[in-house]
Amino acid sequence: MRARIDEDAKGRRQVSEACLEPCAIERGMRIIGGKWTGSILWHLKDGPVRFNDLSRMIGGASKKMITERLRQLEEQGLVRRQVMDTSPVSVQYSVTEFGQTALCFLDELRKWSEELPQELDRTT
Amino acid sequence: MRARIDEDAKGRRQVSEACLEPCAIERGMRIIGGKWTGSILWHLKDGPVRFNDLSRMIGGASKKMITERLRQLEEQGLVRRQVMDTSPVSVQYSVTEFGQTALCFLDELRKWSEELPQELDRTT
DNA sequence: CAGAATCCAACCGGATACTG
DNA sequence: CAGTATCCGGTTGGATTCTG
Repeated sequence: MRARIDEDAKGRRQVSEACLEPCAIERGMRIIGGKWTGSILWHLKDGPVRFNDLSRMIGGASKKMITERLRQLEEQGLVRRQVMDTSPVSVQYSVTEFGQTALCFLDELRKWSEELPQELDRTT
Repeated sequence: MRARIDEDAKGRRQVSEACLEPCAIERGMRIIGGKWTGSILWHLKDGPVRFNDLSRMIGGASKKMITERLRQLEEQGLVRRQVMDTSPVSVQYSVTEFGQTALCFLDELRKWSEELPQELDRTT
């Protein structure tokens, strides 16, 4: 399928693929493309992780960010939050079944990213 | 591989996977996760597209944004810019060979996004 | 056609301090 | 431990106008 830029009988250009409601790619990106969102999901992939551990795993992110993103992921049903009744209290985060479905392309992304030339690293 | 939260001989918790330099996922996201970046790349995948056509395809984005992201993608070597010597001047954008390597991931993302429940659509 | 320039409000996100 | 609250500077990105 080409990008569908056609010309009509009179040679006028037409773009038939206009998507005023953002296309799938964009909608998806707004869910897992936020700052730290992908990393969080990725670090939860092997099983439940506690808040502070997660926070340590993702060195660059502040607790505020981790919390904010976790809440968002929870609301969207990608992540599950479980409070363990211990003392001091412990909270575990894990990926839901729905969240799992995102992991396959995150893995694609990871593979791609690992091949990136260093000069692209804008680690501002 | 589990998330590698271990306990040492004395039972102290250790997180061995700390990544102070952001992990691959995050680095990748900062390249193709920007607003409109994915969409742009995606709409170029079937061949060269002219600036205004691209702009029309991605309804929600302003020209300013399109330009900005295209410059960025060009600088990173994902997109090629070619000025056609016509009058009025016409400019074509296309995906470079390097850019192509990102498309498989974007396709995975697209497939995932198309299955998303509508209630997640925060089309703010 | 393909942008560049300017303005400006809104949001983002880091730092820091505090809490049950 | 697992957050919440507040402050605040920097960036983002939309709207609009102008140009070769």
